[in-house]
Amino acid sequence: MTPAAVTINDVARAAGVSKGLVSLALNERPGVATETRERILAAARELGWTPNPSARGLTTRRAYALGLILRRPARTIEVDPFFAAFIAGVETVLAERGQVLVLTVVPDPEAEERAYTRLASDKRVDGFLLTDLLASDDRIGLIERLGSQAVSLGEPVGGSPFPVITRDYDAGIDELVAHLVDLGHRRIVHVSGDERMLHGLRRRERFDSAMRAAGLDPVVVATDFSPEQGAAATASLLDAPEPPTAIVYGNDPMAIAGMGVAHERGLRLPHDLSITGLDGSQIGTYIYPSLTTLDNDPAGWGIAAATALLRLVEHDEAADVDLPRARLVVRASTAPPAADR
Amino acid sequence: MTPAAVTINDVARAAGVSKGLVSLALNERPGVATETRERILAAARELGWTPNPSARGLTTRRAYALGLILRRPARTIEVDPFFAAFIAGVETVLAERGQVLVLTVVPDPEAEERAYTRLASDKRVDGFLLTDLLASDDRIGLIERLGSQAVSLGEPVGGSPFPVITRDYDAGIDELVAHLVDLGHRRIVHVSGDERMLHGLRRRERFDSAMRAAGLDPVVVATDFSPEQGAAATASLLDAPEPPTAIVYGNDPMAIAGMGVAHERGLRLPHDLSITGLDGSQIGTYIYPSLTTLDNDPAGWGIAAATALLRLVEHDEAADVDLPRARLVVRASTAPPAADR
DNA sequence: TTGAAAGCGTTACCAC
DNA sequence: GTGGTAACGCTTTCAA
Repeated sequence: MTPAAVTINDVARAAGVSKGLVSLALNERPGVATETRERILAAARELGWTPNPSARGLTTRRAYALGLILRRPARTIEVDPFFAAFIAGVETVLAERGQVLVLTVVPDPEAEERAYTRLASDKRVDGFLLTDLLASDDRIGLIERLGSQAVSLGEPVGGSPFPVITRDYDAGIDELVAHLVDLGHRRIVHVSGDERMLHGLRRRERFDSAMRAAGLDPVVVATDFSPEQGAAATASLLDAPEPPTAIVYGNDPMAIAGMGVAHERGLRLPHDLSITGLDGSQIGTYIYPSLTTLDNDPAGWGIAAATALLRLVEHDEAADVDLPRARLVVRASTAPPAADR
Repeated sequence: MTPAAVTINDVARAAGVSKGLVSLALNERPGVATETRERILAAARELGWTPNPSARGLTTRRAYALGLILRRPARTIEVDPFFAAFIAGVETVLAERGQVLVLTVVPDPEAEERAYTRLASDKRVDGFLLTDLLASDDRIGLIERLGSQAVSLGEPVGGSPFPVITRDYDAGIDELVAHLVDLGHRRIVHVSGDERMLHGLRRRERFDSAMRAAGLDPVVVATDFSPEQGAAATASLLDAPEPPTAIVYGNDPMAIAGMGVAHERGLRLPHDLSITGLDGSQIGTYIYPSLTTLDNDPAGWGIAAATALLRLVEHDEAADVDLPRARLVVRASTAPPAADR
């Protein structure tokens, strides 16, 4: 029932050589006569042989797999739209190299540490894709201690021995704030995400400086990136004596939840309140009014991160990558403020 | 730099036995004196040894991993809210057994077949979690031919040699339709998902019969589950001479997009139009009006599926599971139809 | 350039 | 009940 399960020995026999030679040929090592190599590769192709990663890993000490560990409180289990496309991007580079992604979702920091430890010490992955970087993140040190490798999305505060993938998001935020100011907004509030997370903090800081540059006073309400807290923040902002005329949310799900609150109070969007997300999402195109946001190209992050990590793992080359700047996507949720407010 | 990398030999030496005995003790096999076993386990614990899955898999022919392959057109890359929680559910059972999830996202059927083939023949996974079952699904046969195993979410049309996880969703749909009928709706339309997918088809069929049972004429518009097509279907429905007073969408993202279209046309929800999703999502709670839907407990599916698959792989026991029926979640997006329409 | 053999960490078989 | 030893599929080293 189980199909042939062809091994290196079958190939060696078919090509009339020793299995050692097959290995050399497959891995493009020197020391194999061109003609012999061709014969071996032909036999391998014919038999449909691909090396068994477990056996291979036993000697090479490679897992031919990368790890992604996502920490989500059970409550926020509905993952950010960022990750689906990010993973798809990672996949495109892994698939063509015969490697694989090991995905783990954990509820809390303890489980997270166990997950990193287990994946690394069982040699189940060759390295980790570090996302949702914290301002103070123990994972860098942990991974070093475990003798594994990584790349991080964003630049860790204390520096990192591992490659860093970055994108100029700051310029996008400047552009976004300028867009709102140009429309005539003055009371612009940022409902930021979790500021213990580096990207949350960066966005908030840049919002601050962009506002100050425009001669405006930055007001920020911090949340945890969940739609729930996005909604709560919106409610209290709208209850204030001088409510904002525009709100910049730390991600699209919060912006959508914020719109819900605004609608509920009978505000006409975007005239009574302009709203923007950050990070882009497909659903943002289809809600009403469609959401102005900053595109973040998650697939691009995935491709860059996987490529850099593989390069580190396979060739021990550590190269940082800076992705093209984020693009402002103006849709229907931003407009000049109503005159009467 | 790389930490100790303790092997079975270290444990054997520490416990003063042969490595064969260590293996027996660890795997709870008979033939080890109780006292000896304790000594071995103590030594293993002390040294922090866990068996290397690659080495282990070489002889046991197990990967100690399960595979999940998601096919998404690049356009729809933003995965259904179902999957995050589903994966988290799978994780909870895998983690405590020292196993792992290999996740692959592919863009088209060809890449999908390659992915199954590669994961199976490289022995990278011991079985697959089959989601998004098609009415005519080649994957069952493919996996059989590959000599691998699987469980499916939903019952394949031609039957399946593998365990099947089901949930009584039909009763939920009956309840949902009854809810709308009780509110006074007569022109109820179902914007169904991809009817080549089994769950899409099932839901549509049950909608039909529930409507007929209520003496109403079922009207259905089929889509591909994407918010884009959900929006398009809504637009054409609202343009009709006798627009529906209630729309049941095949999933929450489509319902949200449908709401966008309705808002855009100035309809007051839910009075001018009642809307429901299916499958539940966190964001549905926070949009306006909050979305009536059928909860599907994705984490429950994940737990059941992983448990059943592991049981099949490890003990060769195939047991189907029928999960508790889906629960109607009534929120603010459904109300009696306005008198004037 | 090639073949033979050792070794990777584990399990499984088979004498003792 | 216990402990060598072969075997798993592959890479790598060493001779030839």
